[in-house]
Formats: sequence, C-alpha cells, structure tokens
Amino acid sequence: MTSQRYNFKNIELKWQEKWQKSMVFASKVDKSKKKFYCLEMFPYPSGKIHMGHVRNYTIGDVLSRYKFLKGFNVLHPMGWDAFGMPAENAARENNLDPKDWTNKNILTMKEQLKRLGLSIDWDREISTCSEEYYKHQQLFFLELYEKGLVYRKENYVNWDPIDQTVLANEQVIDGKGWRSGAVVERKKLNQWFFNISKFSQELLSGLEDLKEWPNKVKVMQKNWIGKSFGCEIAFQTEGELPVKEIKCFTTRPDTLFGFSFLALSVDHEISKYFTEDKKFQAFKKECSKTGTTEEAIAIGEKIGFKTNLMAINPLKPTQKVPVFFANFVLMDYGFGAVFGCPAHDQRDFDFAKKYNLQITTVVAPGDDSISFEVKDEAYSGPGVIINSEFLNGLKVPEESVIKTIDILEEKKIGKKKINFRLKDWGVSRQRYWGCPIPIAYDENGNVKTIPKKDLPVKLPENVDLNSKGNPLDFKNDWKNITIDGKNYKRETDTLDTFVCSSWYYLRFCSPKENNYGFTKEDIDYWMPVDQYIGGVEHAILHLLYSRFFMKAIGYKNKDFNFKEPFKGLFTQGMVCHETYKDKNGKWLSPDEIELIGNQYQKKGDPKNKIKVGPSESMSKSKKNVIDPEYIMNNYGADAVRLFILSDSPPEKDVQWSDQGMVASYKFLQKLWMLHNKIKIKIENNLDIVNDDNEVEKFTNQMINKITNNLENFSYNVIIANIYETYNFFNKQIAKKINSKSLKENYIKILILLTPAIPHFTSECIEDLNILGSLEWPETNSKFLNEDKIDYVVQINGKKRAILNENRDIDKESLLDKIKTNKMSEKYLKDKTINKVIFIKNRLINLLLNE
RNA sequence: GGGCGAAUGGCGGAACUGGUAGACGCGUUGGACUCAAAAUCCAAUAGUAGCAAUACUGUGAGAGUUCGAUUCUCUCUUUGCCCA
Repeated sequence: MTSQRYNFKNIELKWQEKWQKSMVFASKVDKSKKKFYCLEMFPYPSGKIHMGHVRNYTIGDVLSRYKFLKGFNVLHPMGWDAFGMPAENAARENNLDPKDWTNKNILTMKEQLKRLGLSIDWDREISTCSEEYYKHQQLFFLELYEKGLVYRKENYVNWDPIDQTVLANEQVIDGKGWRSGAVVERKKLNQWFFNISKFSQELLSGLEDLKEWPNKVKVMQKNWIGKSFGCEIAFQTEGELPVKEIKCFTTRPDTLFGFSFLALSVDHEISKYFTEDKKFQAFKKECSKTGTTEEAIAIGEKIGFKTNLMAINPLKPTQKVPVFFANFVLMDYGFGAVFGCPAHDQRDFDFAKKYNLQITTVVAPGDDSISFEVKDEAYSGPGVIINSEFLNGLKVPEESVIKTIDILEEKKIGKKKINFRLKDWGVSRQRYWGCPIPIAYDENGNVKTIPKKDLPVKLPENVDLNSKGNPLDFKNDWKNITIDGKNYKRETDTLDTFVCSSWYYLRFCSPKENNYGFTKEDIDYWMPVDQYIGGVEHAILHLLYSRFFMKAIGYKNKDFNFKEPFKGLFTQGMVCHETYKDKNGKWLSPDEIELIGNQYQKKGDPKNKIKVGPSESMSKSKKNVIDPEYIMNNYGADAVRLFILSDSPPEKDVQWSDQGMVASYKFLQKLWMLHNKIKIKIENNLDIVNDDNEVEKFTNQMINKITNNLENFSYNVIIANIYETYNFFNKQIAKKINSKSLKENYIKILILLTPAIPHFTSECIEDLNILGSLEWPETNSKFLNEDKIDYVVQINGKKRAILNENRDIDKESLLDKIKTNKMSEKYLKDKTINKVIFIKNRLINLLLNE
C-alpha cells in the first residue's frame, strides 16, 4: 500500500542514488545517434549554491531531460570555475590554503547540486584549478604565443600604494582601494596580452551566424567591438619642437572647418620632449588620478596642458590652432590624438569653454537653419554642413563623412580607415590563485618559453599570503629555475580566470584526455554547444573571450571545422527578493524578521520596526537571500524546481515568494493523492467504459502544448500546463472512466512532467510497475482538432455570441445557423447584412447597415 | 546623451502567423468539515450598473492602419538593462 503522504526525503534520495548507480546520464560518443550538448555556465565554488544556481541549473536540467527523452545523445556536464580572488581572500582571512578552501567548497556544492536531482554526467567533472586542467591551458598559451597571438607590453594598472598590490577595477571604490582605503594610482606594468583585436572583424561578422542568440546580447557585443568608419589625418605642425606632423583618427572629418585645437594623450610620443618639464609632470600626475574608463572621462573635468606647438588645418592652411595634452584622450584609441571641434562634440565643447578657444558652428540641424549657431551645448545630431567652403550643403551624416574623406584622399591629406573599439585582452593578474603563465626571463629580461615537456608549471604550495603584493614574487625557490643549464626567473603573474572559462566547454568533451586539452574526434562529435545557458552579466566578456579562443585555436589550423562555440544561447533572469532594513539602517535577512499585523519587526525585538525595500537581485551584502539547502530540506528538490520555474518566464527576473514555494510543495502532495486514486482505478480495472476518449483527447492536446512550450523555453507555462493537467484528471477521476485508456494516457502525462519534477514522476512510474525505457510521447493529430468548434459571432466587430458548430462548416451554413438562432431576433431584426467576414473554424463577423 | 527591451486584474503572469483578453498560480471573499483553529475540500473573484439574463468600459497615454489591434505603424510617459 502506497503511503498517503508523499515523502520527498526518502523518495528523492532513492532516485538520486539510483541515477548515480545506473549511470543513466553517462554520455559517450555514439555516431548513430543525434547529439545534444547542453551546457550551463559553470559555477565559482564560493561555498554554497545560491538561488541563482538553482534557477540556472533547473532550466538546463529541464532541457537536458527533455532532449534525453526525445532520444538525443545528451552531453550535460558540470565543473568548477575554481581559480580567482575570493579563494585568496578567504584563505588569508581564515589562515587556510586556497586549494583546501576551494576543494572543500566544491565538495559541498557538488552535494547540493546532486540534491537538486540534476541529470549531470558527473564522470566528466572538471576543476580549472587542477593541474590536469591548467596544464593544457599552459600549452594553449604557448601555441598562441607561437602563432603570434600573445605578446607583452606595458600597460596601466590600478595600484594600491599601501597594500603594494594591483587592484581589479571592481576593487577600486570611489578611487580608493577596497581594503586599504588608499587613493589608487595608475601605474605602468609589463603585462601579457591576447591579440583579440586581430579578430575584431571576424568576431563582428560571426554574430550574424548566431541565429539562436538573443538579439540584445549580439547588440551588446557589436557595440563593444565598436567598429567605426573614419579617417586618418596627418596634421602639419609648427613650433619649437622637432615635430613636423601629428596623426589623428577621426570619425568626423566633415567638421574639419570647426577645428579649434588638437589634443594629445599624456602618453603620446611627443611627451618625451617634456620629461624635464616639471609643470607637465605635475599635470601628468593629475591626469593619473582620473580613471581610465570612458565613463570617468566623460563625467570628469576636462583639463589640458598647452604646448607651444601649433597645428595647421589641412583644409584651411591659414588657420593655426594650439596643441594641448589633455586628460580625455587615451593612447589606445586611434593614435592617442584627436582634433577638437567644440561645436559638435560635448567633450571638446567643455574643453574649449574652459580654455577660451574658438567655437565655430559647421553643422546646422536643417536646410532652413543656415544661420544656426552653437551656444550652450554642442550639437551632434544630423543636418547639413555650413561655414565650410566647398563642403557646404553636404548632408550629415549620410554623405558628409564619405565625401570629405574622398576630398582628403584626393588632396593626399588623409586616408580612409576602419577603427575598432575592442582592445587587446590583458591576461596578466598579479595574484597567486590562478594558472601560472609558462614563461621565464633571463637576466636581461628576455622572454624564454617553458619547454612543453616541462609542463605543467605547477602552482607552488605553502606560499605566504600575508606578504604584500603578489605572493609568488616572494617564492624564490619556485621563481628561480634553470633551463638547459641557464638561470631564469619565472613569470610570477598568473592568468586571468576568464582564460580558464574560455575553453572549458571543449574540455568537457574529452575530460580525461592526458596529452592535449581535447581530442579532435570528441569535439567533432560534441561541439558546438547546442544550448548554452547562463546569466546575461556574461553577455560581453566571457562570451566574447570564448568566441575569440575558438578562433585563436582554429587560427592556422586546417583540421579545425567549426568557428563558433555556442550555437544557442539563453540568458536567464535573476532571482529577486524584498530587502529589509531595521531602525538603524542595518540590512536584515528574511528569517530575522516577522510580520505582526501589517508591520514587519525584528524577531524578539518588537520595538525594532522594519523598513521594507524594493525587490532586488538576491545578494549577500543586502542579506535578501534564501538558502536553497534550507528550502530543499523542508520542501524537497522537485518542489523548488517547480516553484523556480513557475512564476516568471525564465529569461525574466523572478520574485521569490514564500507563499509560492509552499504552494508548489502542497501541489505535489495533491498530485500524489491523485496518483493514488488513478492507481486504484487502473489496478482494479474499474469502470470499464468503451466510449470514452475525453482523457485521450486531453492528453494529446497536452502533449502538443508541453512540447511546444519546451521548445520555446516557456517553462513557466509548462508549470501552468501541469496544474491544468491535475485539474482535468482530478475531475475525470470522479467519473466513470475507461481504465485501459486511463493507464495509457496517464503514463504519457507522467513522461511530460518528468523534465520538471523527475523524482516525483520516476516514483509514480515505478509505483505502477512500468518497465522499460521511456520515450517522449507523440501527438496523435486526430485528437488535436475538436469535431465541434466554438465559433465567435461578431456583429460590427463586437462579440455577440458563441456558437458551437461542426468543424469546417462553410460560411453559408454558419450564417443559416445564426439566422435561426435566438440571437438573430435581438441583433439582426430589421437590419441588412452588408458584408460578412468569415475566418474558417474560428470566427464570423457580420457588418450591418445601421 | 546613445542603443535595446518592457508596461495586461490586488500580485506573478497567459494569449499560435492580428481573430472569445485575463489561462495557471498567489492573494482575497463566501461556504463545507471542526467545540475551535490549522490543514483540506467546494465556490466566487478585471471594473461599473443590475436580483438576473445582460449591457457598457477595459491590455501605460494619444493618434493611425484594419471588418477586427495586447499583437502592426507613429508620437509621448514611465521603467529596466547595456554603453557613454
């Protein structure tokens, strides 16, 4: 006798053990079957899983299980993005080894993920901090170096002068170090770069082939790559310095008659003539205080340092304008020099106002505004060129830019040029907990690659994490090496963790291959990833870097036969919760408060009234988190899966609701009761009725609905479909019903529910003694179309009646039916029908003469 | 400032290529069971008027296309995200 209560604790554990033992989710290359590679972004092992993980992996699991039941050979792996700063910080705070901290977290989180009942092939588990993983990455680094895609150059970093360490952008808060509070300086360091900009055009064009990517992600990448069409102009200069010309890149050569100054980056090569100039050095230091982001430059005050050089307007040689160094010009855009046209660029406008430079309007908004003059702010919109001699009248922007470039080329003043905003990828991190770079330097600082046979370069253990700066710098026994009898010092920077995540999807195809990161046979079969699922926060960097990595590996590699790693991309929304602050403005977590009447107060402290804030993405800092482990222990994995899928479409944010969670739990209990009732009817062969196809019809319609909703990622609607199914069967079961048909269709229904609530349906199927493998049910189209249809009858476009009539009825017959219906008395009496609009099997609209 | 979305009951959200707006869930209300409560079950639930059948209004605001618009076009408002 089945128990009346659904005991999720025993049942979920039982099935998780069964799945693991029988290795149902183990995947191997099988060319006779169609493959499906489903990948969710792998987690950072921060300690415990959070609701965001639950949502991400539940979505992926629904898809994997569906494809599995559809007969695909599914690859659904999981691993750990295990290098990175939090481990180093946590280890320092708790006096631990980052490795131990990380591995402990991995064990915890793996258990939690298993507890969710995911259909993961755990045999393919990888961890990026293991030598088995990063040794291949070091080999890739050397290969890319050989192909000329890796190079070293000096670049600015955020430098914390107290901690003597390099800070990541997110560690700089209001211009100060997050830990020390010291004012952050810009400092130049030698760093390694991946030449991603070499592929700018390819990365841009490749977006067009990504048909199954959300458009917004493609737009974001496109903007990030930032292709602009413009012109390179060499300005002749006069002055006391031995400088004859300065090259600029501009997208607005058409505003050249509005030229009023030339601005250089403080790192421009001309700055070498100012190394002795104390005022310039002070100015340069001042510039280093403003951030390097484009936004900081746009908001910050524009300051300049006037040189004694004058630049000549190539289109109007009588005009000579001053040359400045300015803080808003960056060396890595164009040539580190821009020409200033204050009337039509707000940045230039602000600068010109400050230094009292000429502002000449050269674009007017329309033909009728030739006398237009820029006054309080720059005008950057469309219009026509004015005040520009032979350029006058050109339409901005569609003809002005191109025609001006033609003229400049003809006069041999400028050259057409395409510029990309995308900069090369700096991969050096002055950190311990990362993949070592397989490079050493001789005593003169020359680069020596570590011989491939000596890989991996292992990350040393027992380092002193409390030292200032990068601990590897102080690890002399590791740092000093000899290669072929010569002494070298190792590179002590480690690789950006984005490198690790740029190829992990390949490693999942060949997780145990020892000689190389993957085998060709494996990736030829499994790649590309058919569906990649993760947060939109990775829309730019991670996805762009991964696409680059694919191209870099394929570069000069004839064997390589695919270009894009992720065929389909799905970006899921976040899990949100209200925020709570107590009377002192301190954040409180949901379990620290209680509702008394209409007012929240702190538990055990009735005087402490709580202010409820808006719902925001769950975050530790705001304490608005719900612990998945607590939820799983109290309600079970299937109930959490059901809830997390139910309330919002997966691509949108979902609002956590305790009531919704409880409702999902209760629903499973109800579903279990229903199962028991159905089971009794089936087993006892009750109610043998011959003429009963209601159940069959409903089931077939539901197969159709759920299948379509699965294909469209409408997972929230699937949950509604499950509720509908319950409501239907719960009504049917009270009636006399054909047991044989009930059994056949109920099994199909259980399969339909499996992607969402796999433990539950597995238990039900076993409970009915159904043996053998299960397949996704096919729709019998004969049940999809009802024999009778509710026809909407509209009079002058307004719904007036619904007639239940035969399918495929023709216009005239339907009209006859209407005329004999009682409604005609009310609406059609004394009126003439002017026109009839008839949509087959749907609607009829009668237009009357009033 | 630019780009891309979004706006539907008290709430989360459904609605295939324009064709019955509000599926499904939450909440609320009423009822059953109970000494009572919880749990469970049943019913109602966009608004207005009406005992009711029913009628009118209604998908952020305004216009347009159409026999017909939540859906398509334009303008505006609010809001989210990304870039600046």
